[in-house]
Amino acid sequence: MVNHAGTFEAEEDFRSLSDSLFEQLSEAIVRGEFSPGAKLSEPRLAARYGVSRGPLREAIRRLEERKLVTRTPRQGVRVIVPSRKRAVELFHIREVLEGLAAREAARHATPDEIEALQAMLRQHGQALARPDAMVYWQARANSDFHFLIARIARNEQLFALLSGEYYTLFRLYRMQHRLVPGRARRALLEHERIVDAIADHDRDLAEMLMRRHIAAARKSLEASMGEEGADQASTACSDLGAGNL
Amino acid sequence: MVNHAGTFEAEEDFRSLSDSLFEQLSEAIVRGEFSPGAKLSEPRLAARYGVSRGPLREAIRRLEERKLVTRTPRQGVRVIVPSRKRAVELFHIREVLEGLAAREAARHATPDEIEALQAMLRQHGQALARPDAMVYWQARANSDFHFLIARIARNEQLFALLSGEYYTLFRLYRMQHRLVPGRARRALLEHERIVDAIADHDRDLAEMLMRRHIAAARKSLEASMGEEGADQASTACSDLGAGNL
DNA sequence: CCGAAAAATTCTGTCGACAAAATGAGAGGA
DNA sequence: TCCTCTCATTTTGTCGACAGAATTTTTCGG
Repeated sequence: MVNHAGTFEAEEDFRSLSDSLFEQLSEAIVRGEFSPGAKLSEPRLAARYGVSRGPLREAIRRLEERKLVTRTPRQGVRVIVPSRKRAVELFHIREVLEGLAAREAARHATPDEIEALQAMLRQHGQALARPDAMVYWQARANSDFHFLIARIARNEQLFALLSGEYYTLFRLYRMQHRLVPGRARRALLEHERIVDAIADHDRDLAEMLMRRHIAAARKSLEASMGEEGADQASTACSDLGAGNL
Repeated sequence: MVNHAGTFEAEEDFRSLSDSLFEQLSEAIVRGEFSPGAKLSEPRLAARYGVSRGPLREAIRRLEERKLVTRTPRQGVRVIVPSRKRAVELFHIREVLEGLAAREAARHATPDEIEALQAMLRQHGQALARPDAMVYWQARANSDFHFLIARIARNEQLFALLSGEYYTLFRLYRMQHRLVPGRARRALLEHERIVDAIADHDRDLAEMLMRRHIAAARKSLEASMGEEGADQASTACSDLGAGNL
């Protein structure tokens, strides 16, 4: 069995409370259940999830290491406040990392893997005709594509980075950005060209196309978050009486 | 703000025990005080550093997140075992990240920063004539250069990645690799060309030169770790009775 | 003498509790 | 009315303790 992180969970998946909390909190942050900048109170969270503060603190330390929360020494942790600046910086990083993934995928892809990529593209093309194409694309298709490329690249460190450690952050910042009309179809075209380059084992081209693909997404996001200033959460964050825990 | 003693209390750097332990353990692992693969027993470490297991576990969770230790569910954590495969993978990642840093540095560098880079190169050139040139180069000069580039790039996420989160890992794997004779002088030449490109604000060239520079280091390391197999620690790790804590 | 089962020990995962500090509320004075 | 000082409450950082599991040691049979 292969979980979403791509690791083989042959050994009985014993998840400690800390692991479970880490996943739940990550998901909750990405899904916006905690508003940006909201304070995470340890006693309340402990009561909320029915656990002690020990495992909770371990989970929070991991969230902090992944930059999903920020911590001020004697003051506690707060959910990260997405900013246009950070989003752009993150996309620049993602651009080169995914470029490397495409390059290494072009280097190592087997015929079977190339076929798998092409099959996925066909499926995505069919899905694009459905009514909920946009939401599906943003939620699943895009992730599937980049996930598979990262796996084919055969670089465990890179795979862990793209599909695990940074994946949540990417999702968090992608949530901000509603897909512009027509972007999905264009993205599929770009995906197809990238797969072509990988099928040809053309490393340089695969990397260049992937970088342009990510750069296009970044520019779309930059335009979307256009004039919202450094921290768009200056309007609604800090403390909303009810929603923060 | 000025306190009653008249000194500026610039957010007095309060470090929790967890933070302190995290730094100490990271340093100890990189410096080889814990042999690769050695088990880290929580009670012994707690006694060793005179702290409780609570903060220690938080520090260990952060070490785990940074891949300095590996954790098996009901079995504890062990120091990572450096392998040729992982080292090569890490250098591929570093290649594109430092390439991005050079690109962004070429984009954003001010005249002052360019002058600082050139001054540092002059200093490194003089240091290269000293008797302990090699060890100095590996210990300081190389880090200084890449550190400064990352700062000039003006990408906080990238800077945190290169000079913080991944820096320890890079050091760990670099420890394995003794600098080959003549490499230092060649590296300095490569550094000079990179700075030239940055001074010219030639983004593409700066990125390309930096990537070649890292790739050269990687190839040198690949040759050095040549035939040592996947896990060179198969000879001496596991448990050496005295040295593990 | 060697191998296997059983007991003892150690260790991980988790919990509740305490002290210092920070936040917030409330009284008092200008 | 508004500011400030004081006090109460919440929260962070830390510690010691317990249950279950894993490891090691001991013991017993072949």
